[in-house]
Amino acid sequence: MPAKWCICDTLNHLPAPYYRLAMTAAGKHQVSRTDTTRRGGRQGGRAGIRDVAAAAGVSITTVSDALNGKGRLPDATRRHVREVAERLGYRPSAAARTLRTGKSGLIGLTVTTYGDEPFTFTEFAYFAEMARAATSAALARGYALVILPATSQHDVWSNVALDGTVVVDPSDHDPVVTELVRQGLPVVSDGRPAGTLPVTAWVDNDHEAAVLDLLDHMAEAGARRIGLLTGTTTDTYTRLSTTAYLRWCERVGQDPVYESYPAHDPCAGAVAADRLLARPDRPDAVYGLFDPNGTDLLAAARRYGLRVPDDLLLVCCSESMVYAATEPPITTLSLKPRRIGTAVVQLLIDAIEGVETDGPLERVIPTELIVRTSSQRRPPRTTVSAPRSPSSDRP
Amino acid sequence: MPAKWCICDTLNHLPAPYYRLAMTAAGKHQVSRTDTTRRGGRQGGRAGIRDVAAAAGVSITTVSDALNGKGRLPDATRRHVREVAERLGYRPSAAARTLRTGKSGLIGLTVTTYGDEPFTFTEFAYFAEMARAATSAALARGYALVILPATSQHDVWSNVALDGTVVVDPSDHDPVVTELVRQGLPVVSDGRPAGTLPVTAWVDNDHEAAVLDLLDHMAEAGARRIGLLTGTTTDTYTRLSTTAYLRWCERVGQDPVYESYPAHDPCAGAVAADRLLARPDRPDAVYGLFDPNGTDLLAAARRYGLRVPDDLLLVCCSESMVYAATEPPITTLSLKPRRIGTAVVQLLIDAIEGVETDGPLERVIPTELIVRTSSQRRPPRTTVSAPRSPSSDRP
DNA sequence: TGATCATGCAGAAACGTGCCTGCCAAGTGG
DNA sequence: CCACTTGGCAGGCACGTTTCTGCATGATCA
Repeated sequence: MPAKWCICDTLNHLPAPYYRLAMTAAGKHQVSRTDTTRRGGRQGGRAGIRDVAAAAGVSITTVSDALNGKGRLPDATRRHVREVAERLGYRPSAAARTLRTGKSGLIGLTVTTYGDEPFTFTEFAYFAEMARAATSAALARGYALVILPATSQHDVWSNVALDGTVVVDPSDHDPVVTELVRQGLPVVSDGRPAGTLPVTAWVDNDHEAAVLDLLDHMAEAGARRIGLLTGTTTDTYTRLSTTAYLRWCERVGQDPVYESYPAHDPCAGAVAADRLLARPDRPDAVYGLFDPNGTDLLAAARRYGLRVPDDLLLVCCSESMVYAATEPPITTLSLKPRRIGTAVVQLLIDAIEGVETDGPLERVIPTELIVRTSSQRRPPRTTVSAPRSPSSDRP
Repeated sequence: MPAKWCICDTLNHLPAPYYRLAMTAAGKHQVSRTDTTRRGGRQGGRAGIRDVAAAAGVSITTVSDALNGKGRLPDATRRHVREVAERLGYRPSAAARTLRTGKSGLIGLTVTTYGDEPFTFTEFAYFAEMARAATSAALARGYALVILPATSQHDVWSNVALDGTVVVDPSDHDPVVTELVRQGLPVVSDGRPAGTLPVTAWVDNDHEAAVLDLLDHMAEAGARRIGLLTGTTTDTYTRLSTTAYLRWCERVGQDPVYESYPAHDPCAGAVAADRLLARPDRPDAVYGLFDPNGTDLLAAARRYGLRVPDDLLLVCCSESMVYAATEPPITTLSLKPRRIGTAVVQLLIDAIEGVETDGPLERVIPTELIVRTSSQRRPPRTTVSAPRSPSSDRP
């Protein structure tokens, strides 16, 4: 007889405690159900809220109230129920709770996919750092992150109940974003949305100011002709940074010198770096927009016999610590992905839980230029006389 | 009159089509419900399966069968229902489906946490690569990954309905793993489980063989005394690699020369590399167990005026591409995290969907030694005569 | 012609919670 | 003594699916 408690006509043969259990656990409306076969049949093994109610001799409502801290219950009952639940190893069903409350505690994090399989996951340390901070911030507030592809893999998106989504660098009229907004879910983007994308909020750096500042820094260090290593991709970061470079060139009256390559190709960067330094109008300083550009440019400089920073100033945008240990150490621009990931998640959870804010909420995170040897010339007083042979300027 | 269909006593006043809708959509058991206020009251705005059934003039069952490709339906009905569902923008509720079917399509991925906040997310490129491959493999089979902390943050774990979990390098008697197994969920670990941890399956490299092979490679390249840069952590990878090193030393009759440091401290690695090269019994070859050790050792070698590979052979375990572009390029041992991430997810989903396998299933992924300049001495035939001054050998 | 069978669908029972409603008893003021 | 509050709990509906069961209807066959 595996059934701990039953209700059939043998009820009055049971001793008093069992009788009470049966009375409180199963109301008259449940008599028609075959409770014995369901629970008694050892199905799944997980204890439900009904089992807790039966074991504690109270109703389902009381168990729910006791565990969730609601209702009007004396502390004695509350403790008793909690203890019984603990003893049975009761875990509330997340699916049932989600269905009932409408909140799942899950927030999506889109990863952009190049081509079919791969993701910009570790391509650049930026995303890894950002995702790490986002995960941490979400967990601190009781949410978990779900990694989802930015493509409209429809089945996967609709198979998971999300409370909101973080999108990384959404494209112009992102179908995923519009679909999510249509469903009434808040969407916060890393990177300001292009066009009229209806995001709830967004977080970004001031990329133009960062590039202008950085170019000024290199010019101050003695750069005469600054080159750019950029991407063929059309995302906002690349676009804003490149136009800022072109604006700066126009302002100081320098001809733009840049090479662009598909940023998702791990090998194309080194080739483009080579192209840039092989040009007849070779720059004497280069800013690389993407993470691996620093090492690529350094290797290319060695191949051409250029000393860094004496013959070539180098700055790249990266979050990687390796640039502190290269020879020489390379100046990097940090976009502060941790702060961005944290801010994005905070804004999203605020939108999920909090009041409706009118209009998109924006937050700009300051960048940080970590100045190392590669962008610092020897003290300029030596440059005043004749350090770089003028013959190289007029051949 | 916002209600598209109603059931009250005005039913027989409706024209024929509406009558059919009302009849098929709402059975007699639903008359007592206030359907009009629920759906008609514009609540949430999302269309449910009932709305689709009503709009298509069929029953809920037919809608479910038509959309899921089950049941015996003529293609005409199937197409009609699909079209109506599309027109209404119907998306099935993931929570309800999960509750009913017991499968959520979500699998957990644990990230180990050092201290409070941070995770081993980008600490070493290994995890990022592995997580990327795991995400990709999961999505290809219709699952999504949920990032969860390895600590027993109890609320977060029980608030998400998982079908299974991937654990990375579980500790000896991991409470999370035992809890998950107790709930009947499959658990697959990256890294062979220590002790009697009851995982469903595991994937790992043959770390001992890899280290022995690698040390042989260095000895073959002329190393007389090989040092080790290792960690104070007690995880399986560190333990197996270190004992393999010690066994190798014993076999070839060399005194072990190693320094260990807390691997989660981003600065301690450089300090330990310095310590290792400052020892009186300075090694002429070093293997670094962790990702950043290569650049740290290279920087330390420069500080001590040691040329690589002439005075010091270097190998480190890393997945980073930067070691192809350093000066000189550094030989790395790759643990093939992509293959591991893919294998782990495949095994897990097989366990979720497939038949029960008896006993833990194990899969060993081969490692790859990417030989670069840092572990190759000049061609040995030159060494036969007198390329390196013999004075350095007998001072 | 009646029995059998495949077809095309509708009814309704779950899945496990949360919470609204409401009943009963005990105290409390008039 | 009665209305009235208040504490302490039980009943039961609803969340939105999936799926088992079963009822018609026409076709086929003995």
